[in-house]
Amino acid sequence: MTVAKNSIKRLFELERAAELFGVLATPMRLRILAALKHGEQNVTSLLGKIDASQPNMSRHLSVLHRFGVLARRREGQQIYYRIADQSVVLVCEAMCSNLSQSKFELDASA
Amino acid sequence: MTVAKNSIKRLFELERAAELFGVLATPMRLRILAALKHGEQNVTSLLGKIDASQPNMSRHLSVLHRFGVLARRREGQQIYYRIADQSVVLVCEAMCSNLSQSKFELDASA
DNA sequence: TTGTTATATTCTGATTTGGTAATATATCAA
DNA sequence: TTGATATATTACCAAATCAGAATATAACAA
Repeated sequence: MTVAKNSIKRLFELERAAELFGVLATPMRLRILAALKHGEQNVTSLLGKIDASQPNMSRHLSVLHRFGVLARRREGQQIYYRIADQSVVLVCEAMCSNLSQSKFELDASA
Repeated sequence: MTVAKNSIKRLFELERAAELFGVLATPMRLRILAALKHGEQNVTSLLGKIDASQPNMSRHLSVLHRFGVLARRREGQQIYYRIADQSVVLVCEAMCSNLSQSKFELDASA
C-alpha cells in the first residue's frame, strides 16, 4: 500500500475512532455497557437496572447497535442486547482505570 | 467505604469517563494527540502539521488542557504542549487497534 | 514607547444531541 | 380478529458544540 493510501486510511481511522468515542461519551451508554458486560439482557431487564425512560433507553440502545457496539436478537416479544465487540469494553476499562484505578462495573443503585 | 458511597463514586466515575470520551470524540483532537505522542511541540509546529486555523487549534488545545489531557509550558513567545497523562494515549491505542489493528500514528499528510 | 510574532478569547451562526411525550410496530395470547 | 406487552420511532425543544471571523493578550525586539 502506498504512503498516500495509508494517509487516507489513517484519516478515516481517526474519523471513525472519534465517532466511536462519541458513542461512548454518554453516562447512560456507559451504564448500559457496564450492565451488559457479563452477558446479554433484554430491554425490560435493563430498564429495571438503569434509570431511564423506555424511549430513551431504546434510543441509546439503537445508537450502540447502529455503531456496531451492541448486537441483538429477538426472542418472542423481547429483544436481547449483548456486547458485539469485547474490545470496546477494553477501551472503557482503560479509560476507567485511568480515572481512579477502579473497575468498570455497574452498581444497580448508581 | 460503604456500598452507597461506592455507588456514588461509580456514578461520578461514569460521568467523568463519558466527559473524557467526549474530549476524544473529535478527529482534530485525536490528530493533536497523535502528533504529540512522541514529544512536546509548540502551537506553530502543530499548525504546520495539522490542517486547522490558528484560533481553532488554540481552542482544541485549551479543551485538551482543561480536561487534563495536555500539559503546557511557556518558553518565550511559544507555548509547548505535551501529553500530561500517557494513559489517555493507551485508551486511543486501544480504540484504534480495535478499529483495524493499525497503530495510532500521525501521518503529516493526513 | 512601537511594531511584530505567538497564542488565546469572544462572538456568532449552523449543526448535533439528549430528553420527553406521543405514537407506531411487532409479537403473543385468547 | 382483539387486547396486551415489549420495543422502536417520530416530533419537538433545550442545551451543547464546532468552525470562522474578529479581537485581545503576552512576549520579544528595536
